[in-house]
Amino acid sequence: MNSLRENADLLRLLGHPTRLAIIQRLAKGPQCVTDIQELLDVPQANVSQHLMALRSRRIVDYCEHGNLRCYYIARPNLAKLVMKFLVEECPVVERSPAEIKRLGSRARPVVPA
Amino acid sequence: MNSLRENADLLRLLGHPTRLAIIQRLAKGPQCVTDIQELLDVPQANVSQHLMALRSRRIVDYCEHGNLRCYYIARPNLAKLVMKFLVEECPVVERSPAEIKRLGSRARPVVPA
DNA sequence: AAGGAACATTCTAATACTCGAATACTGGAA
DNA sequence: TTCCAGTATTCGAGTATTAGAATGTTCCTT
Repeated sequence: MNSLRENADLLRLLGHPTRLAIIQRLAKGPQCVTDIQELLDVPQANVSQHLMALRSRRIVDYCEHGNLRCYYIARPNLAKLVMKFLVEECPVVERSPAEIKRLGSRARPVVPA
Repeated sequence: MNSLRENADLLRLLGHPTRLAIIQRLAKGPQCVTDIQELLDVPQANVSQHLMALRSRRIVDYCEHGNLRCYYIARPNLAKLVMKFLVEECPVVERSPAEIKRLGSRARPVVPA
């Protein structure tokens, strides 16, 4: 059970198209930096920056293999949630004013001094 | 099926502690601004700003009732995902270097000109 | 009408984020 | 050794986000 602050930080970290694309890719299996870079068509340094950001929260991690760094998803549950988020339909549901009115009136009834 | 860009924007929008707290509250039922403000102990103007941000993506909406504005979750599926995210445990899963190595070597085998 | 409660809007300063450019580091092949 | 592929780091400028202060609007009550 994390604080809202921590969860918010995590969501904000996830909220970048390149980082989402990286997660999407790594969800299919480990991959080295150059391959990620070519897949996303983003400069290598920038990929590294985003990988560092993702690593800072342990969303991804890597293994060294020669001079390759094979990145992989370090928190599968989190990646799964993200994938679900990417796919999920979240349509707007209209609610009748009457229904809202019934539930949502002022809680504190103007307490005098 | 939205673009990564749109999804990233949405995640970034969700990635703020006050906005998460608002969503958390509204997930329990509609509520007017002053009640939200008192619950969160955040200045009213700031609450309004965050509500406006959430409304810009139709995450919340409101009904007018006198001079009250009863805000409510406009996309229940989305709110449900957010709540799940707040609760979910996403532990780091260690992977053996051998396992990663097996899967993650270089895809392009250095094609010469 | 007049006043106040409820809420929104605008502006601003501070802070945070992002990217590109340049450069550094490292291991393996030659 | 030397060189190169693969990757990381640092820095700076441009941009976006945020909170607070101040003020505006609207509706209700009296």
